[in-house]
Amino acid sequence: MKQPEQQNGTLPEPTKSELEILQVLWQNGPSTVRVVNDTLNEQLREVNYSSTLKLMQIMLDKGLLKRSIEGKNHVYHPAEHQEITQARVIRGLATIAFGGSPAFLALRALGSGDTSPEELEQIKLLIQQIENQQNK
Amino acid sequence: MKQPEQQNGTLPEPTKSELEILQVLWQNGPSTVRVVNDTLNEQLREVNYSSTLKLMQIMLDKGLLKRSIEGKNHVYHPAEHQEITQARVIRGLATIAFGGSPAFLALRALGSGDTSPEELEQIKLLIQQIENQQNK
DNA sequence: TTTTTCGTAGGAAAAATTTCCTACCTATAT
DNA sequence: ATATAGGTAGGAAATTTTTCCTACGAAAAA
Repeated sequence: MKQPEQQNGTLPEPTKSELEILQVLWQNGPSTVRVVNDTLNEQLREVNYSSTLKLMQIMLDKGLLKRSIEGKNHVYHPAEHQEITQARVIRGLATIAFGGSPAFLALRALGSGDTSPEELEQIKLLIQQIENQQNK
Repeated sequence: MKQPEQQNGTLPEPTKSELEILQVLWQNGPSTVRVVNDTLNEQLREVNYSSTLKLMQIMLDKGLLKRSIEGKNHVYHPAEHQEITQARVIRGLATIAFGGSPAFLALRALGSGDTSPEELEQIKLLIQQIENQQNK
């Protein structure tokens, strides 16, 4: 394996498969490849163990993941906080498909699914906060 | 070129470059390859004319675009409405990176950018509508 | 008429992403 | 001690996505 990390400070936007893996790590916390792979197979789709391993090694290389040794196994965790990565992904998508506007993307996301009352409350709360920020 | 259209009824999720093209068509309305390409170069990034042409032909093939002949030129337009395509893309992203929840994706989108007061109003309005729907 | 310009089509190549085979190492079970 | 199970590493292949070169045809300019 080559040197872990990227030249410039910013991490690259994860690919789709990489996002799937990050999602598992966000959900489960630091995990072994085995656990990530099992979770993917249960929750998302069939993937071969060595594919997941390979991908996680690549992500380590890119600096998207970090790992530590626990006994004989490697335990991986995201290098960045979930919010940061998700925000980057959203900005990317907004740029190419929502005229650059995350707000418009949000609008579409709300309109396009079954949003539960609880989720709506959460969003209203967030809007409150943003408005308070703006009126300062 | 092969037969335009897909076997099963649903269109595939557009790739990133394909989304860029759709975005231009949504913005400008039905357009020639030339116009799409120029717009991409102005607004997004440098792309070669024949790359854009090729991509649009592929999209025609996949059924993502349709076209008509205007004089000697081909004029392309999205096969599907913007909302539908955007919703599909959002569901895809939500599945792989937001625990399957478009609402959580929306939350993150709002939190992760500079959302203008006007946009907030629009979103509050939409929330109102959804709540009315739910309380029926 | 000849040349230039602007368009489409097709194919191939390049690049990026994803998958999986094989080797090898170590702990555990037989 | 030997076999088995489960792990990592590396490489290569397969697939998908993106780019671009070349040929060809028709309109417009010279």
